Amino acid sequence: MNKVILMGRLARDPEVRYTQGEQAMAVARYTLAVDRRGKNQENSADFIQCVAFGKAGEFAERYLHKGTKIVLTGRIQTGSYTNKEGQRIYTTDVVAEDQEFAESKNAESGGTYSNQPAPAPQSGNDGFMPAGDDSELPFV
Amino acid sequence: MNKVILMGRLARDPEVRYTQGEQAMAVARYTLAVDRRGKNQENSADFIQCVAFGKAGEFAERYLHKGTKIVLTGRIQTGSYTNKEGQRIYTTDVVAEDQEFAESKNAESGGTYSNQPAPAPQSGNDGFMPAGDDSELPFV
Amino acid sequence: MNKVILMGRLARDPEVRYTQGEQAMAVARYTLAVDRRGKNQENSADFIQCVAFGKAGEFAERYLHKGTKIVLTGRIQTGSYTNKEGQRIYTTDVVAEDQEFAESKNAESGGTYSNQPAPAPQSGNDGFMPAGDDSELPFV
Amino acid sequence: MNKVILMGRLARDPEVRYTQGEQAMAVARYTLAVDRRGKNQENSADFIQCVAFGKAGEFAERYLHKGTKIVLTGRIQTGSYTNKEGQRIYTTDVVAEDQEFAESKNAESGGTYSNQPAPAPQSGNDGFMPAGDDSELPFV
DNA sequence: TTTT
DNA sequence: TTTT
Repeated sequence: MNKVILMGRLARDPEVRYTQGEQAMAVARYTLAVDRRGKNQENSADFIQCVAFGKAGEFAERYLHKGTKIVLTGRIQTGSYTNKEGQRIYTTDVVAEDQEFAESKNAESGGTYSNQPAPAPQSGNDGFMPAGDDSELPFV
Repeated sequence: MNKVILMGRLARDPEVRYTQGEQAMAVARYTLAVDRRGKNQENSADFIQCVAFGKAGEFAERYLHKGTKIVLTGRIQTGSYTNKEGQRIYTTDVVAEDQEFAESKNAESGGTYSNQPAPAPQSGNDGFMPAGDDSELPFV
Repeated sequence: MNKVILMGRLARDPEVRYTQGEQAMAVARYTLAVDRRGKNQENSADFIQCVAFGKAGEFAERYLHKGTKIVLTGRIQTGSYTNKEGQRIYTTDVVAEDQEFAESKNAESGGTYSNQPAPAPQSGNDGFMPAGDDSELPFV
Repeated sequence: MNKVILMGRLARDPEVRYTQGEQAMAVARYTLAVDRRGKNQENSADFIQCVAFGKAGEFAERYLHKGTKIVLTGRIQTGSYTNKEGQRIYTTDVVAEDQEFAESKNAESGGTYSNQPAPAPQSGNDGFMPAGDDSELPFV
């Protein structure tokens, strides 16, 4: 269980790279500015590093830019590397799995994209009963 | 944005059906008992109807039973049907996308299953740099 | 653990009641229309019953109306009652704890309200060090 | 909107400090090890820095230790400070608001604590109707 | 610097 | 009984 839900605006345009090799894919990075609740205290925000891979990365590259307000779902990912001074540096990023527009700007939209699988059936009777027949109580 | 996270125990064994047709799949239903925070008030719980489709449904059938404690991630789904008295009945279920064991019972486990896609790469440098070389600062 | 996060629009104006007695409080009810991801399938939505108590209820009464787009955080609550035919009816509602505007309509806003407690300190050094002095490494 | 839900085990005992001044309070820090889904890849985990303030901090001090499995709800908080080399260092922590035991160890428990306010009424009829009378349809 |  |  590792879930993150954020609503905020991109503090900068995404930076996008493509990995090499056969399964090449987009890797987009951006910072999300998320307003804090107790806005009394100098209207501050948290500036959260986000990464989007694959389809989600392409979506970011195409539709997101500085100022775009989104609702993001993802997970926290930590890592580390050694800098040129030889110090171990620890990193914390949010991996963006879902990115949805919070403001319906009609024009700029283009929809929503994510790495999610096709949704399961969503009818009221869960596919237990033939279509057009809903006269029976579903089992509960 | 439609996310639900619940931790609780199955109040009954899952009931499992299989849909007909070519893309036949498992549909498992169960009730999750989720303890309320203010447990002072007569140790009550919420009894939440859950449905799991496909792989998640098979996982439920195989590994979950009355009393199993899980952490579930999913979404709320509403629907309706007409009962035999001709009344329109409205339903609210939680569609289980992820189901994880909360208690590591070693023996009974069998892991975790969900409809989630394969996870994106999780190395510290996000695949921007060749493996084995972490001497450069990743762009931030 | 019982968490719900929803983004959607009010499908109707909130209905508000006030409880009687000394600790009288507002109880607001509304339906939230949450678009489904696989919007290919006849642009459907889930219509989710929500209740807001106390301060959150007053906020709903004052600022929310049919069509308002919000991000809601809360929990699932189940209950039951007996109808006039003597049948036991089971209910599932989302109790709204936080309600935030998803669209910044400047004018209509009025902010955000919830039952949340005052936020804990949010400075970089967590209050371990005197203000104005950030030259020391915080313990990690 | 800034929500985090994690399930994992403390990778070390919490370190606890108390802030000075009149509104002195506990500040507990620990690392949470959260297993990744694709456990095929060398059984890795994310090691996430957490902070708990006030009551939540006291709860951590008292009941949590290395190895304890919890479900945590909170938010991401970013900050920065300047180290002795004069470099600006950026930090990302999870502020723990709720901490629940994932394994019911009966003995060691002691319950759950958080900064959450007292829960709103949770009866089926939402307090609209007098207790003992549930024969009327609640308004929907 | 990490947990089962 | 539903929203854009």
